[in-house]
Amino acid sequence: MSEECKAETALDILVGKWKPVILFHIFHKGTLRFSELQRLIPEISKKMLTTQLRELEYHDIIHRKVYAQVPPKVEYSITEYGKSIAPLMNSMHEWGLAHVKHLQEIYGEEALEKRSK
Amino acid sequence: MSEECKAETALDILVGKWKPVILFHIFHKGTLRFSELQRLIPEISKKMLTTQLRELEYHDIIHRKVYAQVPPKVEYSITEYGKSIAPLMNSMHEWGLAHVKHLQEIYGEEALEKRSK
DNA sequence: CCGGATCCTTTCTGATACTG
DNA sequence: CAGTATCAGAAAGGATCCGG
Repeated sequence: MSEECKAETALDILVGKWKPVILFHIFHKGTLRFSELQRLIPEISKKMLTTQLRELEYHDIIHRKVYAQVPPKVEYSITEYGKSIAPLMNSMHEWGLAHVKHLQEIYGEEALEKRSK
Repeated sequence: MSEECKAETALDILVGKWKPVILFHIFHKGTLRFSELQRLIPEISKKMLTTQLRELEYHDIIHRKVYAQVPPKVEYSITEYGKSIAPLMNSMHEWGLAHVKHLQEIYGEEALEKRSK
């Protein structure tokens, strides 16, 4: 790998089982608090949310603003640079939609859930 | 998740630590045998290569052609449908390249390897 | 209220040996 | 040659407790 295929780099950043959803919500609402994200994504654990946000922050995709106050308040937003993945996210979204249909055509409606890969 | 963000679907398919490289090679050469892939990607284990290929096959991205002969011969190639991810792969590749540069600008050359995410 | 630190369970990978 | 089977180690994810 390495040289030839930097698609991996992109994937590394988007991967993590929750980053797409997190990004989706932050993109959509502009700015969100930690607790708001928890509410929007009930299935995610605190730990996961924390680590995923940290990774996105490290990659300069989102910005983390801490308000020095009690009770604490932390807001997450897309960075200027972070906006550059929007087109890519959309492309993936589009392709994903089309692919779901394609799988249906091949395997039929039932096999949808199995995800046996 | 689910409804809103089908980017996950796309990610599911491309993710697997080796799929991007595998696809890269198959795209590049058109058709490859199992052993050729092993040689092109020395770090991958047989097991991994097998499972990754099977997943790609399930998703109708690649085709698996078995020759009934001794010694066995199996060739993998991109399906017609599979070609539809090419643009997406390229987009990811492009963005990945740009992102590596961006990270360098932020953290400097040294921090490249750390990948502490 | 936000999220760090720990512990524990589950899933994923890798190495090795074996088969048609 | 192209896998499958098995087993062990690593990594990812979840649950819980704690502190500012």
